[in-house]
Amino acid sequence: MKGISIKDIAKQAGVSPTTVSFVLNGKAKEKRISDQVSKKIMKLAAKLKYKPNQLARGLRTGKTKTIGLIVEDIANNFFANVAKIVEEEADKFGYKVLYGSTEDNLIKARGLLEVLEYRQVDGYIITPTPNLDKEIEMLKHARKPMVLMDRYLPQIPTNYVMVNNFQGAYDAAEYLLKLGYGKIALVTTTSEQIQMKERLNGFTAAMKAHRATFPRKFLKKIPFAATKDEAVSQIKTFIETNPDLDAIFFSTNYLGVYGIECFKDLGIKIGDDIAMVSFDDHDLFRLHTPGITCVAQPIHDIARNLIQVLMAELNQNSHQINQVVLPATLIKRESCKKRKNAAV
Amino acid sequence: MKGISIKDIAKQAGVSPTTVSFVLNGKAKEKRISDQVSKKIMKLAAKLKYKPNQLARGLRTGKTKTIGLIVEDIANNFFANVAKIVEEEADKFGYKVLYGSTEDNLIKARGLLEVLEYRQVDGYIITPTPNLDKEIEMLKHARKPMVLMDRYLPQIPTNYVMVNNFQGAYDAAEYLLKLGYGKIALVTTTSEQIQMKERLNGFTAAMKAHRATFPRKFLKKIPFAATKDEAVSQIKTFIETNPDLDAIFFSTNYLGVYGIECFKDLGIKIGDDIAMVSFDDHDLFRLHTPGITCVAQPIHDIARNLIQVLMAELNQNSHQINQVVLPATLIKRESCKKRKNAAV
DNA sequence: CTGAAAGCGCTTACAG
DNA sequence: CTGAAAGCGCTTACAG
Repeated sequence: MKGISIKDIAKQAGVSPTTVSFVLNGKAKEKRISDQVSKKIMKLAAKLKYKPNQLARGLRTGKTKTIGLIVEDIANNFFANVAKIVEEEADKFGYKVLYGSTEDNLIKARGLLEVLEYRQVDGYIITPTPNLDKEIEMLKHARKPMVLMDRYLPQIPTNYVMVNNFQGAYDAAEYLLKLGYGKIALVTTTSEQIQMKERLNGFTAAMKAHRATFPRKFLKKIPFAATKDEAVSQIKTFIETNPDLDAIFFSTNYLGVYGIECFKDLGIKIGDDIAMVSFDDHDLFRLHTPGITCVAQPIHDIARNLIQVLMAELNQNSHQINQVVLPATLIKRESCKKRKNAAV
Repeated sequence: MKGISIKDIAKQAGVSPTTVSFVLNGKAKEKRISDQVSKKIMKLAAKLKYKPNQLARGLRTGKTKTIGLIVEDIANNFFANVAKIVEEEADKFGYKVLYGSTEDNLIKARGLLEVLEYRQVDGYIITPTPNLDKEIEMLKHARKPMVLMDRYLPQIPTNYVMVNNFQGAYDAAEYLLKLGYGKIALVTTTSEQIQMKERLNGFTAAMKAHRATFPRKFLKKIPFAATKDEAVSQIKTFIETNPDLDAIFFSTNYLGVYGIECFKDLGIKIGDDIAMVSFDDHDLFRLHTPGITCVAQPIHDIARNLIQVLMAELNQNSHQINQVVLPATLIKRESCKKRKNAAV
């Protein structure tokens, strides 16, 4: 099953492999190959369905036209959607995508980075796990084209593309307050990562700005490593021990999904008994009865910007750092209602 | 940023690249390299963090240790979940995954196959689109390791891994009948693909076996190419023009999701006003109130079998054809209730 | 027990 | 206007 090589074309055209290579790489003009020869080669290549061997080319040029995409969990709605568009956008530039999921686990992330290096990817799109600093630093030092997504490492200046987590959480909290809710809990993860901190900060900033109280007991942190059952049970206990809550903000889509499950199990009616908002949109939030108000990320924009920034690095050695922060959108649904004492 | 090559190790160890290659490929014994030399090389390789250049190796051996995964839509729950496990399983064998989404579009599928060939993948996992016969035939003829998933092409004997679509649909229809539902509609796609046919066949076989009537007007086919809005509007019209329906079976997860949206918009209470079952499980089905009864696919098993079959092809030239059909599981939730006239 | 050499399929600096 | 040759980093048949 040998393919057609440049040599085969050269032989049939009666020219050298060099000439064929020039023509096929669009350097005919530059190398002043005659139109006649040029055309003959093009025709032959088309006829023989010549496909350049990417391995050979890569070995020679050092470029594989492949980018590595490291996400937290490819089965998660948000990452799957970003990955899909990343792949489409990359394709427009002739790049293919190798991907992997870290589960937010440092060891897995290291393993993935090693494999990608091994595979000679030209550039990286990385959702960093905690403590990945050293590895990111090394990539940066090696001047590898790289963009971080969903979060960044505050200690290391790098390219990144993110949603405005602070603003998203702020808007959600403010919205709840304006509707008249006063005892609002935040359910988030124990993660110390920047995106989670920002959501917490945005939330508390809104509370402060509106002079609302946010007692420590209204903040619940669930370990990322907790299994689904553990997380659900912790959230249930939290809800049961705080019966006076009138609203809960969940800081990620999966926590929001768990939250719905908790309310369902506990027989609590969302919207009537308690209000809820979640970060990230999800089919479930849209189609749930009642619909779940959420802070949606601009998935298309995120993916497009990721590729744009990466391509800029890949093509010119732009050593300028690109940090893109995109606005979050509050999508209002029936899980939050105007209360009698509403301000607005 | 040059990496460490076999030459560097050879130089430092004072041996030839050949010897280094033998040792690093575990052929020390076979080639009768002295233990002393062998150990020295291993140590050196570890110390220098030698990583074989996969391109060079691939160019020489013709193997890239990469498999191509073609799905219908990586952002779809089912495919994203399969993809994730495929990636994990492939990793265990040292393989990486290149993926792409066809949107069930022949042109896109051709493009993807071309890129994968170009990239020299060692094997293929393919969700075939309609009319992809010629391309599959060519891969088969070229003896490329290949497994089909989710569906197969009846005219071409190939490896495949699938859920038992007939049984899944049969069980769902039978379940509805036993609960006492009598006017059951099937909402499916216009696709003539085998998995859809089988679901239709399973459904009608159950109706027949139980002597239930299934008038033509209770069968609604939605074009796969329809946008979400178009599909939702068609389903709505269908529901409105058939007010006597007491249950609907949706033949894919996305149709089920649309169905929920329709019921919601029309103010129809699932479970009370009408029963529903969908093929495929989904967070939304699990957490919806009421929960949606569904026919779940064994995602882990599917992914594991895909890799297993592919690896068998890749490693020995097993020219035996593997066709794996895995059982579907009916998950009962509150969207279907026992009716007064129930048989059981 | 070990090594020199060819070759995988390209690209490109150099030469004419 | 075109080509011979080197080299990317490996593997492996051949030789000793």
